[in-house]
Amino acid sequence: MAGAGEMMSNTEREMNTDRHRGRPRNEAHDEAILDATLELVAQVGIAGLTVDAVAHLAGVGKATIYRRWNSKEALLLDAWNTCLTISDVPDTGSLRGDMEALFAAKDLKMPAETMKRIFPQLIAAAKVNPDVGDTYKAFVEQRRLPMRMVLERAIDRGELQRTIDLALVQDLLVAPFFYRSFISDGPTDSTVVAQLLDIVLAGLDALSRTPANT
Amino acid sequence: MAGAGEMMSNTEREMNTDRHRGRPRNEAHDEAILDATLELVAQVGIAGLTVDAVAHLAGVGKATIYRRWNSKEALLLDAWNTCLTISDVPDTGSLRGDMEALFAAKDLKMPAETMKRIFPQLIAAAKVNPDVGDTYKAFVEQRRLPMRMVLERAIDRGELQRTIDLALVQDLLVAPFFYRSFISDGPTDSTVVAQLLDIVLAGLDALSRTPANT
Amino acid sequence: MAGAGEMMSNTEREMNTDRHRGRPRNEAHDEAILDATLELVAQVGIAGLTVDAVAHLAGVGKATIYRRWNSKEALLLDAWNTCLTISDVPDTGSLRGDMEALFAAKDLKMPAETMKRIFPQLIAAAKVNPDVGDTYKAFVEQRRLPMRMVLERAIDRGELQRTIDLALVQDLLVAPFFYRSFISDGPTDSTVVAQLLDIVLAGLDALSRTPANT
Amino acid sequence: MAGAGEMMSNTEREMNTDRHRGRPRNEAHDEAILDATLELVAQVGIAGLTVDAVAHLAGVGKATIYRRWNSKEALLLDAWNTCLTISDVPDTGSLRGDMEALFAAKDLKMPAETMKRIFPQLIAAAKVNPDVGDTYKAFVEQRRLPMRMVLERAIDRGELQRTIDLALVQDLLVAPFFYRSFISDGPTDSTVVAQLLDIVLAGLDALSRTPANT
DNA sequence: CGTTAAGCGAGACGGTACGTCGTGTCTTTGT
DNA sequence: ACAAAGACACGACGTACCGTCTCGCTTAACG
Repeated sequence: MAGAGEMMSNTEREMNTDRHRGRPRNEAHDEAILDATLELVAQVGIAGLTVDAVAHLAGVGKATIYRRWNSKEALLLDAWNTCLTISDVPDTGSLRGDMEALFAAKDLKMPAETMKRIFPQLIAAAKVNPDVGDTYKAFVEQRRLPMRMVLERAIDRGELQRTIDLALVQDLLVAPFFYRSFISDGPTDSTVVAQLLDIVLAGLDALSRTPANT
Repeated sequence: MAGAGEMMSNTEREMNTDRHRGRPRNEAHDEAILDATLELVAQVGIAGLTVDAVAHLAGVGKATIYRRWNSKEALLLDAWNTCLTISDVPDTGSLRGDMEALFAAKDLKMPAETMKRIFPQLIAAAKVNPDVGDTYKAFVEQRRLPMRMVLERAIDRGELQRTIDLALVQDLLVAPFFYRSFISDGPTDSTVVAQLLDIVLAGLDALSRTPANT
Repeated sequence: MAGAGEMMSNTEREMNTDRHRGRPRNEAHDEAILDATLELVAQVGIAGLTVDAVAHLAGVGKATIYRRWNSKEALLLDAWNTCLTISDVPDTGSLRGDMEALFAAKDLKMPAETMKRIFPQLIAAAKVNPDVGDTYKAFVEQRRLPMRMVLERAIDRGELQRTIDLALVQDLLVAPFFYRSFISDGPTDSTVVAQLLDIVLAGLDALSRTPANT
Repeated sequence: MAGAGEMMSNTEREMNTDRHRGRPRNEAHDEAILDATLELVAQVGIAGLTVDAVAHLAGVGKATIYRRWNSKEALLLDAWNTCLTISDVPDTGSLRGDMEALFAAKDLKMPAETMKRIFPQLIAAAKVNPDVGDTYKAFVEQRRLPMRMVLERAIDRGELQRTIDLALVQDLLVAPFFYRSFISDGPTDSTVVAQLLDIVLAGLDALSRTPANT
């Protein structure tokens, strides 16, 4: 039907400087559509999401959506991308302080409860649709970066051994929160953060004193 | 809406001892339908799954499916439930040994790769559909039981403090595997199990020696 | 699928004198089923008629119906047949007297209003289903016989010319009642019968006095 | 249920002059659907009629049918309405001439054989469904109008007595044709028309000469 | 400053799947 | 064996959504 590059993201399209003839697109609609999409995904899930509902909630026509994204999946993909906000990397002087700052950071565009509903839909879609999978991987990678930097700085400070498996430590610290958010709905407040840090940091410290026997 | 006992699983129904009048349901169909469902989910994914296709592959009528499950989601849910096999609770004499036995247990009916695709679909559906959510909770609860018993036995043995937050410890041990399976696709082999146990058990041991200062 | 004679009516079956083994059929059910069928046809029409509803109204199982009739059409056919009652052929000594006696005869099993609803269903079905059509033709033929005998006797008496088109005369006398019963819902009382006989008999009489110029 | 204007016929809808927004309906589809409906009703009867078959034969989607008519019955009703063509009222100068002209008029859209199959279905449906019944009554009323005007003109001319029961005379002339068309499949050609007029007109003439003794 | 190309809301369109219901058959248990 | 109950394969029902396609506007940029 059409050549490659048919489907470009909004950011890419904005780069396009050659002026079109005719009425220009209303850029405000893009955000309205994406917001409506996320809102509805949180409410009814990806399976229950209908383009008609998105169009109605965003106050636009269905064709206006399909003019911008050529499938429901492409729309979802772009919508999920907007959930990502770059969080600052804190530097409190200690690993523990940095960690608490990271966990305390509110770096999500949507309310936490909404994210708890949206994120599993994204994970599920990523397992089935390769395109969504790619976007998902980039999303996760970017989200993990700040904590990785914090951990590397802790190594530089000497708080952690240089031989440590950084990815495992990060998963050990992060996974319980994902687990409780998405799988068991357990508590994830600051008390839990403190207990978690107690155990893991104590464990790492204890292991650094004994000869590596792994 | 979710009337009590409205939707009972097959195992529950078999318990029903009061004999029904009329032709009994062909129990063989239950398995045929569930197998066809899992087969098709693996082939075409959740989105591409149609009840008609399940009926055709299982060699039954569509009504026969809806007589047993009142929605496609309920069917998927039960299909997923068949993935669960009750794992024995090991008793090797030590917490570490029990843990390694638990993680080594191959208690899934489906290949791991298939489960990695199916499980996120279940989680996503659970966030959106209350009925699925209930079954999901029961599913998770049952899966968590063996490890909880192992941990409680460790307390009895004196390997863990009686004041410990058992749920948190369990999440700490389990979450990284869920995380790597469903979120980051990281390794989950026995080496990782060993490292994980090293850190967490060392941390718990270290904390038990110091007065609680949290 | 099966040989001829597969479908025998109840009346035929009753002739069967060889005693069956096992529990004999409850003959009372036949009537209950046929009555329920006619009742429902009058209420919801042939299109809205369901065998389940007949079974429920008759207080029998669906299989009990299919054991006696092998299709919904066969059941309807037999039900309609029970509407027919052989009416005596009156002999009052004059054509007019015989006619008035015929029209006055209440020879229908069901109330007239019910018949007005049932009969059109039968006609409609006869146009579409050849089997129903055959039964319908026999039904009509039998119903027409008494009046035909009355008319022939009138010819013998010399009240009507022997060259007359008997079928046309009969249609001329009968049709208006069918028309008003099934098509226009007009009156069909004894006054109308008298007026009708006045016109038609006077017309036939007048034509018999003039040389046939048709 | 039968809300006013809820279900308006096509002719009514065309009157609506306020321009709709959105893509207008393809008017050609209306006729294609109605034609397909009549065709199929004639072939398989009202009971065997399926909306899918209509959609397929008309070359449209099922939703396109349900967008116009909210049930299979409503569709049938409108389809039957299209069978009606307003016939001109002839004026040949004599009652007999007018009558022969009326009976000779080919004012039906469909072939006679098709109508003979369709009409009984309509009658049957009218007995059961009040909505269909109303349309049916209007249909019949409109069809009867031309002959009524012819008869009234005959009264003005003095060919018929002013005291005559007009409805009865009309039924007497019309009913035999309905009867033979729908009930007994007898002949309805011009010879029959002549014989019928001979008898009835002679009868009316004879009665007008004698004092009313009914 | 009018032409013109595109955007826009609305909604019709052919398809496809949904979940329900009825048919005619089959299979149990109860009598 | 018959009867009531109800499971079964099949297929039509009427609804909903997809992605596409007109409609009759509106809105800039170009000529």
